[in-house]
Amino acid sequence: MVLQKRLYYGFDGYQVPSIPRATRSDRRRCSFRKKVDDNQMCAFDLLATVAGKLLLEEESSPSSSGRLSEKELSPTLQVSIKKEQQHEDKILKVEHCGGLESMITSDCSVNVAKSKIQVGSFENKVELASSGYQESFDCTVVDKFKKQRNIELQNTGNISNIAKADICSLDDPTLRDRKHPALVSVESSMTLPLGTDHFSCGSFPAIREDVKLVIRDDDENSSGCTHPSSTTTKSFRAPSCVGNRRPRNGFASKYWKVTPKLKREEKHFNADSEVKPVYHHRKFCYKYQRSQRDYPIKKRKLYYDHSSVPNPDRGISYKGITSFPGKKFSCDASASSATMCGASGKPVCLPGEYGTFQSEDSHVKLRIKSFKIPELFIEIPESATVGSLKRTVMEAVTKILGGGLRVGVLLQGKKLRDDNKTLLQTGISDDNKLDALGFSLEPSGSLASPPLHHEDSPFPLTSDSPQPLTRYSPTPIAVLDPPSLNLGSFVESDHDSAPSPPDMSIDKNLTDSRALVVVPAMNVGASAVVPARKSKRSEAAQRRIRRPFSVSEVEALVQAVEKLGTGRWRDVKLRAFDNAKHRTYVDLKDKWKTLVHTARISPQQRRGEPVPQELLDRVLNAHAHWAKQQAKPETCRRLL
DNA sequence: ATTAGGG
DNA sequence: CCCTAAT
Repeated sequence: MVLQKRLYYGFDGYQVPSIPRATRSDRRRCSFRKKVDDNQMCAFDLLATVAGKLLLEEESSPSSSGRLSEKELSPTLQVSIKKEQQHEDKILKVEHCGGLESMITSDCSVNVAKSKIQVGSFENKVELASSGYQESFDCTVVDKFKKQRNIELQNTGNISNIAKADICSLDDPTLRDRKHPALVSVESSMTLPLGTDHFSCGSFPAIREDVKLVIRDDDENSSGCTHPSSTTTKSFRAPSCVGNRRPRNGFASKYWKVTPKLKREEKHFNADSEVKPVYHHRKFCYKYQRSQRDYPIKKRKLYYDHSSVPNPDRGISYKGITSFPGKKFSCDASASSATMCGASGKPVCLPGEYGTFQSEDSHVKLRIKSFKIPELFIEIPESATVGSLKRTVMEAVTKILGGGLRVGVLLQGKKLRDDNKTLLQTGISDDNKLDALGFSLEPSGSLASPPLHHEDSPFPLTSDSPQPLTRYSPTPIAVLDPPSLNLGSFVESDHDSAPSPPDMSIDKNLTDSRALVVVPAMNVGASAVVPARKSKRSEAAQRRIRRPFSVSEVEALVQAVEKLGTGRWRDVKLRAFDNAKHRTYVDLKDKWKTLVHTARISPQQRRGEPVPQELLDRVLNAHAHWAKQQAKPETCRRLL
């Protein structure tokens, strides 16, 4: 056996190829050290941005630009619109001067744009000061003993938007045992009263321990909070427990991670304290899974988004509460900036061409009852104050609004993409169709257009090379398919918005729709300092998205290792994965490690895409061979 | 920047 | 995949 192997290797190919050491620069491009996103903005920046954008859209009329509308896959806010009723509610009238969309948008701008967050000087207040007046949201826990509680967002304004949301076990005993921070999930229903803005959830019961809050729609039949306890251990299962609409394999946890820096910091603290589990692979469940229970308050961080980025502004922001747009923009600055530029006053998209609107037409009167925020996850330590909870929710909401919004119009579940059609043509004006009319606020710039090529494949020419959008779609879809996208009954009739390949090391897709927030328990109350507008930079390094090796990749790896050995990962990388930007030599080394392991365990124990036994055999052989080489420096040297 | 290992 | 120590 040994002989055979040796002969084989000795003759065939285990000769070190004369691949010149890559130059420094070459190497550099193979490295993927955490990149800092320069485009991060705090929630407030984002809000301001949206505001600006909305205003802009009001002027320049949104949409119609095919490009934008083609990517409407991340509706974040849903607006249910109803035909005018006898309420004194705000009535939106379709004016002959613009299309429905602009009308809606403009309405939004009025309400959102004019508001700017003004963090009160005391903990329980986060107020949105609108120009000229101040309104507020009232968030009240109606029944604190029920598992499903209602939170009413009563607006004191002129709009009767009373949103109800259920809070799942605010203090459910089963959750009490959780050592994790509370998880607040606002699923599709925290209504955002259009014109009111005082958010004061006054009656939240005192939060003594980490609990999970799930605020969800009343009408959401479901699921979600049926077994809160099930989420007690793995705190981040929570998300999946919440949404019943689609399987979301722990998307939250998947992308949630603590940055190295933070971890390091934490290490100095109580081992009990903890931050999230992040990996979905049990086997790879990373350390740092302590509960935050005993975590030094000051060290608790607030994360936003599933990507949960550590607070870069802590210390500057008001007591650690900061929002994180995530670092998704860096990869696609163009897209995001394009969207974001709204704040700076530049039109983002070309003014759409409004269809001919007959002024003679009878007006269609619509009433946007409320905007719903599909889903929002918040993790907050038990020791957090109510005030911080409020702020957290507020920020999460703000964040959602912050990505820049676009209005989508849906009729009977179908998205109306032709901005040039008149309401009459689309049937919107039909009385009986009004009920089927829906609006959605969608993030407008966070999604990059899906690349058509796949430079990642190490085997560009190999036919069996995985097609990016096919093979990898699962992951990105999970990301792009946040529950928030499930506009209730709405169905994205045309999924034109293909999920961008996971290739984007910086997943912009993770940005919007959802927000995962961890509130620092600390002196939130004392805070009240307007967060510094650090719209840029954040060393928040996100965990890279997981991208399982395809069989073809494995094959390439095996081949390269057979040739180069197990100690020259840089060369392996250059040789077989030079154009797979997302595979670093460390990745390759790791993969090899797992391959060896995989090859040694029984097929039944293997998971994921099965690797041909043949390859595994080669792995074992090569591994053994090179191990031997290593043992014999002389031989090795000779080979080299 | 790489390598080697532990998590 | 991440994190680190050691090169």
